[in-house]
Amino acid sequence: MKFEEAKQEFIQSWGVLGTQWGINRTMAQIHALLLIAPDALCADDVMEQLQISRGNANMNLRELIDWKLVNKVLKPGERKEFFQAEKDIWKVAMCIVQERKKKEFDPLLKTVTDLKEIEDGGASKESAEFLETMLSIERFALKGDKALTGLVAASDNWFTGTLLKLFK
Amino acid sequence: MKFEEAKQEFIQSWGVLGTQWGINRTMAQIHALLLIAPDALCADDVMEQLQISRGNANMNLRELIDWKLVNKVLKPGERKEFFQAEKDIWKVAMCIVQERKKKEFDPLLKTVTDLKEIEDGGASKESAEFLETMLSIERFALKGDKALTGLVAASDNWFTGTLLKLFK
DNA sequence: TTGAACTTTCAAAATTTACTGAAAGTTATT
DNA sequence: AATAACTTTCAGTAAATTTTGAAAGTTCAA
Repeated sequence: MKFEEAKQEFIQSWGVLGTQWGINRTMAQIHALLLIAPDALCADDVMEQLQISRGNANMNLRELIDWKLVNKVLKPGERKEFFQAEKDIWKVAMCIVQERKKKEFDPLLKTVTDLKEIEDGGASKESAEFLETMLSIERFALKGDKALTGLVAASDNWFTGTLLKLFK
Repeated sequence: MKFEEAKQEFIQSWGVLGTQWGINRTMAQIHALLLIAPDALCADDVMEQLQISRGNANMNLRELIDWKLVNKVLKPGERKEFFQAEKDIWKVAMCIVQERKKKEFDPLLKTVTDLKEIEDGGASKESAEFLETMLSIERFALKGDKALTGLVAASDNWFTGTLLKLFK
């Protein structure tokens, strides 16, 4: 297999993985492109390599920056912006975990907690089962919350070499 | 808040969570409906409560059964099928983890492993960086694979009360 | 073997989501 | 202040996904 083929296949696969997880295909493809780029790329590089419009490239690059998966790099003497991906896959995973927890998991936990406050507090068979479900989701979510928070904290500490702080 | 409102909001929220994770909104809503149902529901119940067509209900119920999140129940004396969700949230989570690992994570690992076999084995700066990326994704994925497999095995053993088997 | 009760399939329609490209906005340079 | 280099926005369009509903398929009882 030639390098170019492999590159295209990786970008393709990363894009498919993205869509399967509710992430815009193009955003995932740009991420793939930057992950394997030895040097930071500019918007035109991304547009050309993925054959996408300026607007599309710009929007998805911003989104990747929001997720902290990509950094803006300014080269001395150059007007335009360059983009560089976080290359450490473990850090990438932690970014994604944190982001999704914040955007999707936390709101769900809040909703479920609120939904326990129904007027008829389990008087009917239906509302009793409902409360039961809300409670078990809440219990599970709280454990998950702690586990993820702990995981992210442990990783951060591992990276900064300050694992000891955890035991203070 | 009235029970009916809370019920609708839960179904709604579970549906949104689904779409955010690349799962069909209706499939997630049916799942929500069954999670809070005290008794198994039939296709017509689902159609009526969610205001969806028979085809849609049928397809998404099959999909939920594929995922092992829902079981078909046959009531004596009744021709039609009833559907019942797995209620234990931990089991639900493990089902989803297993399913997604199998459908999305494993294929990616295979792809990435294959993509290391490029003709020019890192001769250019570009292909060297590419190989580096493939390797680090592979290393990460293998660890993730082990962690998830272990997690699922531990859960299964916890449920069947045979935790000891792990140490044989 | 007929028909009633129910399930499955799938082409076409509806809906949702993503993309384009041109215009407006910004920033730096002369 | 005018221009050049670049980025952002967003209305309109295109593409992908989801849904419908009617026809075909299945199963069982009489």
